[in-house]
Amino acid sequence: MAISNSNNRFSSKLTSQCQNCSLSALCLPIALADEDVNRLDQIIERKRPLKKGELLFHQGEEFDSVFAVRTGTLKTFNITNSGEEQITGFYCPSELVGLSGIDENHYPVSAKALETTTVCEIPFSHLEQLSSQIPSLKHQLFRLMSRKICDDQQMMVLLGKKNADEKVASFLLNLSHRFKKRGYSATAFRLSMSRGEIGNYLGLAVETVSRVMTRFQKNGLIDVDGKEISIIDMAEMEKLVGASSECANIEHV
Amino acid sequence: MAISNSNNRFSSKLTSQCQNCSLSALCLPIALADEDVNRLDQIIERKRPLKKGELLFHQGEEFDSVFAVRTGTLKTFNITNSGEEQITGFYCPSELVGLSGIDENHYPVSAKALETTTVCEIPFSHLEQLSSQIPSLKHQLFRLMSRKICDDQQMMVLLGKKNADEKVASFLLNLSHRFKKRGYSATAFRLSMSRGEIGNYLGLAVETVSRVMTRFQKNGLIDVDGKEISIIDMAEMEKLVGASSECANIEHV
DNA sequence: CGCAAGCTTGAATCATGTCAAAATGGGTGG
DNA sequence: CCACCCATTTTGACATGATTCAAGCTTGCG
Repeated sequence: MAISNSNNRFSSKLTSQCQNCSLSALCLPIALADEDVNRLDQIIERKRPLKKGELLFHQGEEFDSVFAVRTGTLKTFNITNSGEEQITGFYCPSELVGLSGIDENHYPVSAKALETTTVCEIPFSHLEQLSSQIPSLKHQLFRLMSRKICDDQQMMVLLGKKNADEKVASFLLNLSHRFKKRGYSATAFRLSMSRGEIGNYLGLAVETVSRVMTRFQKNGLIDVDGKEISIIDMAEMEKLVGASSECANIEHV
Repeated sequence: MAISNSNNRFSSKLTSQCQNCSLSALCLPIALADEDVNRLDQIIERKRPLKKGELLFHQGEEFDSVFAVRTGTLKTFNITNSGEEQITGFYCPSELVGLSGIDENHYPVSAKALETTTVCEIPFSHLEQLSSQIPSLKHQLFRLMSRKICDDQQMMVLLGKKNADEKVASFLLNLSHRFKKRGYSATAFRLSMSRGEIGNYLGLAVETVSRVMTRFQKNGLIDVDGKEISIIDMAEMEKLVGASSECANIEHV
């Protein structure tokens, strides 16, 4: 939903074009009737691009929209009482961010651009109304939220049970799957986040992330060149992760 | 919703009585019109009690219902590829379990009774239909799922960033809040799960959980007598946890 | 070109896991 | 009601993976 390739990025609602968007099948993966897609289009707003480091919304701010990432990458995080940042997720194109704000009507996290990033804004009250009229849309929303719950629980398993090697391998394969899903290479991609952010997210020290990656490279599992990653031995990587049955086709939404 | 105090536990739909249930305000905390509550009642089924160790549903099974815990406690877990159990949540009365099954139409986890437990079964397809007719019910469902996402992310922070002391303290205070919410003592309660299950859930060894609790007791933070817990120094416990701003009124749903 | 931020590497420390064994407790059958 | 047994919990000693601290290196940006 909501993701459009329209050249006119700053356009008003009138130019929304979910139909022409290569990502629309992902951000709300349903076969909506043309008419319904149009209705969706009407409520979407494309926003001006965020520059690296800019906030899309911040912790505590009133919730009113969810956002579909069109290009670029976001991270969500919250600031703990001790003042440190805790990253809770990374969001790639076609993924929805902001769903955790529905409950309390405030975003419980901040969302920041890791690079130049464009998003489609979807006012949630409109989306909710529309979902009453389009049952498949409502079902899709439930599914998206359910998947998020599922993914987060996989993340809990990772954080609670896995060692540093398994964490880093899981992280890289998770990204790989998400790139593949959008039609990009599953074996060569660019990390938009720093080592520090990876460590923060995985519950590891920066140094540990760096060491693990270096070792992976020495052992011929991956090739690392700064932020460019190539997965050389996919089978071995998957063995490390231990293809965790359910919720396997992980994608953060 | 769905939780009824009806004495006739094995009753058919006809005897459902969400209206009389002391938990109904919690399991779907909305002010539904009487008429609407009745419609909800119609789709709820009370199930026979589960004995300790019995499964409510198991990993991979087809999803068709969510369940509200009426009495007792459940745990959800999945079996990792290496064959070990990973607990992903504990569910107390008034809490909903099964939401993660919506996405793939299969439960990604198993749910097992930790003690004798009764639940209300809510067929999801009916609930979804009904939510089309009752907007506030639909909104409530979105909120519940959003809260679950929020809670799980807090859990991710706990697993990724906290040390053993903070994990155990967070766990105990989380339970405390949940008991309090249902009108029970926030300072004295009984753990329905074993030390092993706590450790599994928190990403700690059994021995560590035991040691931390013993130390907490020595330091006058809590009183431990087997499964009976009293929180003596609530302020100090909260300091340990570091009252984490948003999503603070944690309750697993 | 130069500086700051990010990344890598090494060495030392520490928290938590592992292993082993004793203590406790709950449940069952005599 | 007691005695036994098995599971759970506790405690101690030790091993180890990951963090921390410190220093050097690389990279990208002004």
